[in-house]
Amino acid sequence: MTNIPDSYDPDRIETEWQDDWQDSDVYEFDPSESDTQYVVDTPPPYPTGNLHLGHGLQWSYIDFVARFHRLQGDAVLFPQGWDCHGLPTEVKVEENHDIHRTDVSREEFREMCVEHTEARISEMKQTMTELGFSQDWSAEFRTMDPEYWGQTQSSFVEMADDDMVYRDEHPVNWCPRCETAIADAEVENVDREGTLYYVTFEGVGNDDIEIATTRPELLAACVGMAVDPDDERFEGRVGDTFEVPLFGQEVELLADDDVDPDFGTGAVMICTFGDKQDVDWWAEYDLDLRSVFTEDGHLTEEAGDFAGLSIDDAKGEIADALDDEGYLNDTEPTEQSVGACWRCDTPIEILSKEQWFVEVDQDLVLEKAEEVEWIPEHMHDRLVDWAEGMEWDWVISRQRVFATPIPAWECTDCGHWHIAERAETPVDPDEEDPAVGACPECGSHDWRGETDVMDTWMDSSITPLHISGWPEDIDLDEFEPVGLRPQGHDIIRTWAFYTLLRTGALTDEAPWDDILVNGMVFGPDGNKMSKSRGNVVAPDEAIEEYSADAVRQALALGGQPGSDVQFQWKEVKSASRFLTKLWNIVKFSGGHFDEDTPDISDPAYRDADRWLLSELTRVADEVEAEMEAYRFDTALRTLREFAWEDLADDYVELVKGRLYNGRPGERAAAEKTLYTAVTAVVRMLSPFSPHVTEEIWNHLPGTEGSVHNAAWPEVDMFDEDAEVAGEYIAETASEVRAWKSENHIPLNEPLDRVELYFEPGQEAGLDTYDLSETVNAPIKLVEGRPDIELVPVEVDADESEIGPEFRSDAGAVMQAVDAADPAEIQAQMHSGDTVTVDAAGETYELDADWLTVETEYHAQSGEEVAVIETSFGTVLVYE
RNA sequence: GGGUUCGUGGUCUAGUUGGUUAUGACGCGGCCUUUACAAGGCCGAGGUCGGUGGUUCGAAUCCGCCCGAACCCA
Repeated sequence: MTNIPDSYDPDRIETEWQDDWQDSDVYEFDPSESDTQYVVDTPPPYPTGNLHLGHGLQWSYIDFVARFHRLQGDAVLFPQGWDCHGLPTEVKVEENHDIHRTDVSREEFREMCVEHTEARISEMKQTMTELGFSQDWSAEFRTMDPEYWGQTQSSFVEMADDDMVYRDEHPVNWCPRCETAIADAEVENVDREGTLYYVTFEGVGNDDIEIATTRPELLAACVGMAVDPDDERFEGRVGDTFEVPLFGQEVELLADDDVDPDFGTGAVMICTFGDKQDVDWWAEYDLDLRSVFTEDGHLTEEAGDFAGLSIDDAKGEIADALDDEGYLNDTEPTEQSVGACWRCDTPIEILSKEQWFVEVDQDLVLEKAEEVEWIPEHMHDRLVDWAEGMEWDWVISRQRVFATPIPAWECTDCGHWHIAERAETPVDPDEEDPAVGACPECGSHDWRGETDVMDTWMDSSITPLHISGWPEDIDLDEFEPVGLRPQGHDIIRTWAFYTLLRTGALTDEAPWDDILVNGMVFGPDGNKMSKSRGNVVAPDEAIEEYSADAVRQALALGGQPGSDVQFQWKEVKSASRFLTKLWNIVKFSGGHFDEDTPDISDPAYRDADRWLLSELTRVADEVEAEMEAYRFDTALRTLREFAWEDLADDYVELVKGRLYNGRPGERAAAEKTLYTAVTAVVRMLSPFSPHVTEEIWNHLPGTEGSVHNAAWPEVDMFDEDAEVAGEYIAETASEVRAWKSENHIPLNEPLDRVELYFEPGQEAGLDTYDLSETVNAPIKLVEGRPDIELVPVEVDADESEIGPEFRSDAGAVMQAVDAADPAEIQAQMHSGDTVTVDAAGETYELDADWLTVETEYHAQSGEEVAVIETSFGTVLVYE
């Protein structure tokens, strides 16, 4: 007997075990415990304080994998990091303290950010705990800690040593609100309604020209204009000179294939810079540089009378001025796509600035991406598309505060830039002078520390190195790919791309063996969760309503990894029901276990036992393969079906008689079988529902320690004959049960007898003991056909045999079989191995095995017998 | 505009080397207390597998086109 509580109480179980795990080392990574290691490159989330269901899905996948690998005997490292740096925190801190970041010292501001971040991290950790995730918290890391950002600096130094990091002036994407450079990956294109202005440029010694532009505020930056070389409207005009209205500079007309002749008038102005196309033309035709925007989004002195206006205001004022002066011919609304800062949605500008860059080696990234197994495979294409489309190097400097300082100093005497030595890191060059002392170029000691900081992706793109123990435990050339990177598909172009780039550049290895890309979680209405839609479901809400164990199952079943998952309450509910069922299975089984059950050896198994154990063997193999292929949905579905249908509905019902009334040997066989099945199911389910399985495990005899440190079940009892026999027994029991139910006969009502009729040679000495107990009737096995009138009504032909055999005649043969007299076919089948049919004058000979005759019972008067057709034959039930 | 993924009963979903009656869950209707479980059991209704054309003896499955959705990119 076990002392399992009567009812399943997830609230109690989940909190108790969460507390227990916190105080124990069940999830601690100990490489000495196993020859094989499995390391997860957990993505460090941004500490917003809100762990939503999208995280819930991604971390559930990780947790399934981590727990599965522990069961497989691997030493598993499931670390948890936090990607702390970045603008959103700076903005929040400014809001909360009602300050601007320049109101306090950089050091003070950083401290405010750290304090804020720590609070947000503990909020998210709380939800992670409630969802039952199995991180090894001793391996936690935070990118804002000096130990971590020191590593970011080290990686920067390494790459600078290899000339993969450089400082240069180059046009960069600039967010005027955040007042910082941003990378291509941080620019999003948003569609919006704009205005197209038709403006005349007066010719200088030649005719005027009309151009169309959406950005009159850039007129002051106009350094050229361009038309399509094949555009007949401008034939002979290339080389003409025009005066820019209002601003007076003279520009020349160029011809370039990239001009779209269908846009506007076919003539466009080239400005420094309206977009990337302008940058290309500017470089290609060696045009002037006229910078008309300031870093905070206003017009410079170059804009003359309009200097100081915001970009938005300038657009209107300049358009009005053009109109007043007679240059503006027309305006019309137009759809346009505008690059915007992905953090604040402000339209970006392109400014030419001195920045730090990381060289983008497309070939290297593509090569490393090729070495990684992408799940699902097509996500690889996204990375390839992005990598192949990269035009600019990665600008990594940001004009912000809360981030990893760029470890470099400029000599104020000679302008030499000195980069820190690895040994100096972590270092804040704003606070300290370089270890080198005198400037190697001019001997000066007058350094200016770099105040620019790094893109946060510089921090998060070295997580595989960090968790592998670089730089303390391993050198870069000792790095080997870690097992898994879980990743949302929305950040393939950033996180995955940068990590491939950096790990490839630093170690010449791919960062991971596998990358598992997860989809998004939508609200119950099928739309993206959003506050404005009111369809947000928070993890704790779902846990409170049902349980974490149920929520995790619902997420697993939402779809195969990679596809988006619609959160559905009904899935959580059905998972919760399954867990109750599991609880009851264990409660029933446990009533038949004692401390000796695990040690029962070589019991007298009957067909039903051998059948269940064979099914279990198959299920364990299948689930293992599915888990290895990251098919959590299939794995869980397989387990649920086995537990509910095979184990509970069929097996338990079959052996109740033996368990309650059987002789000791027969009882022991059922007990041992139940024990084997229950302990196996609990272990295989533990990755999905860790709390309830842990609770059950600890109530079962013969178990030691946590289920999460147990081993994957090793059952090797595959038995083909038993599978067949078991199917016969289980199907008959279930059919008789259904028949009783339909006829309002109590299930335990005794019957006169039940007869099973088999095709000749199929009976195979079926073991009827359990079946007899279950249906409460003597069982008779008969070879042959029942002595009642069974009328052949239809003949089914196996299309997969007929098709390949008769090819183009197959259709005619199938029709002939359908049209033939079933009784006649049956007669042929009984008299020989072949059947002959006629179709359209042709005679065809079919193998009798290809045909199945469907029969129906036709009632004869006076017989008190029910007939049940089964997959193997006919069952007669005598009341 | 380009690319990727997808479209299966009311809802969500399984099903890719083409093969007999298309899977399951939730919901819905009906029946039943059988010593683990009414948070259970049994039965039932409900699908022209987005549309269309093709390949094939045979298509949810392969191919073309169209419609619709989501995501990524320009």
